[in-house]
Amino acid sequence: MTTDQTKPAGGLREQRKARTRRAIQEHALRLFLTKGYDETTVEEIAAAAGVSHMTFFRYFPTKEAVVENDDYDPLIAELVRNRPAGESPLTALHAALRTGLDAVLATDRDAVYTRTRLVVTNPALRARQWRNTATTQSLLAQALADREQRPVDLRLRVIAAAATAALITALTTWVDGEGTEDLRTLVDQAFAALGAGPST
Amino acid sequence: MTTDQTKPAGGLREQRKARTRRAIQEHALRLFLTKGYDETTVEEIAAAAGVSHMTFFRYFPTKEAVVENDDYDPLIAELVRNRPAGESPLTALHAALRTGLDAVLATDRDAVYTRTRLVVTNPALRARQWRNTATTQSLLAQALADREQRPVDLRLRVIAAAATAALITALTTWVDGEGTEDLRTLVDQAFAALGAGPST
DNA sequence: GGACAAGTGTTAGTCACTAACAAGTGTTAG
DNA sequence: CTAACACTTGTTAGTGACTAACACTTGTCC
Repeated sequence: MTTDQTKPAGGLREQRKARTRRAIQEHALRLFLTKGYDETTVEEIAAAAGVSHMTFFRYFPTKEAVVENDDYDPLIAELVRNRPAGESPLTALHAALRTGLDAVLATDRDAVYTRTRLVVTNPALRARQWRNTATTQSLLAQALADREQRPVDLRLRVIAAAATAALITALTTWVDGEGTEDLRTLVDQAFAALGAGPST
Repeated sequence: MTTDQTKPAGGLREQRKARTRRAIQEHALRLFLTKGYDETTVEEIAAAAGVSHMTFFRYFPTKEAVVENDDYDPLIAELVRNRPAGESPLTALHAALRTGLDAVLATDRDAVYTRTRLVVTNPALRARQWRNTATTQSLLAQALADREQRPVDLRLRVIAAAATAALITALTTWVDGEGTEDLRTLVDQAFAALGAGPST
């Protein structure tokens, strides 16, 4: 499933749609970075991209959505499922996140940093991200459950939530340090703080 | 509690303000529960409380704010600071939360449940709550740091974030079970899942 | 080449939220 | 007791995110 080659092939219409979508997103990010998120109206973004504001909303459900990454969650969930059965849930999540992170940072580091900074510094975007976090946690808990072939329970949900919290804390620290620190090290430290548990 | 006799004494104006504020909040919650949050407009709430929509916003900065609890965070932070120095950060947070929770549940259980259900089931309110969570985490991390007389670092931030995540997971589970389960037990289980750390 | 469907713009509207000003009411000094 | 005042409120007008309805254009497919 997915890899939807069946219907929307390389038709002219599809090409235009993809181009429009990209144009909206690029102009939006450019404007957000120059003028600030709150100071940029959807109307401006639409105008810059050469479309009406209705078209904007046909491509993105909300103004916030234009900043979101998506697609990361399923990737991580798959990585989790493929971790060896011997690993503890937390270690499996850590390893999966590290693997995914390494791949992303290797290619898109600057883009990821810019976007993360936008989200971390803006309250509205932050809230939106947290909102999506609930979905991420469910996916991760389910992946953990699948891996152990048992149903999702409170324990797995808590571990997934804690791991997500650790990741976000690392990301926030990354942005606070203006990107000078190594994100992977920060993530490792964050998970170490979790793994140490109640010890000193 | 707090009977703030110092400044805003029993002036007629203060009484009216307090009454208006309570009226707005009560009508708002009533309408949210009967019609649903999204289906209730600020105008309706204001009308039900016998004020204009401007007055509503003078008492509450946003429509979401009318559901918030506030005041809990500082209380918990204080409880954390008072935990014995020998305890691990996570244990201190757990104990402090349990203490605060016991007090709140003893008096306001039903109100807390109703409000929590509202927040957990509505996306907009959920997002708002998560947004406030960032503040909570900072406060908790600071309280932990104060307790150990050292600066806030990544480790303490992660632990505070994880504890908050555990609490929210417990609250969500509570609502999912329609309040039949004991919240304090759920919180204990959630923290146990954290404390176990990477073990099986 | 023509019918159909998909994508878009225009217009008008709702709702959360804000700014400015005018009017009413509690407070307080004389 | 009353007049100046400070505070609270309502009204009006406006912005910006987001939606619904309809007409128009333009790929697509036979």
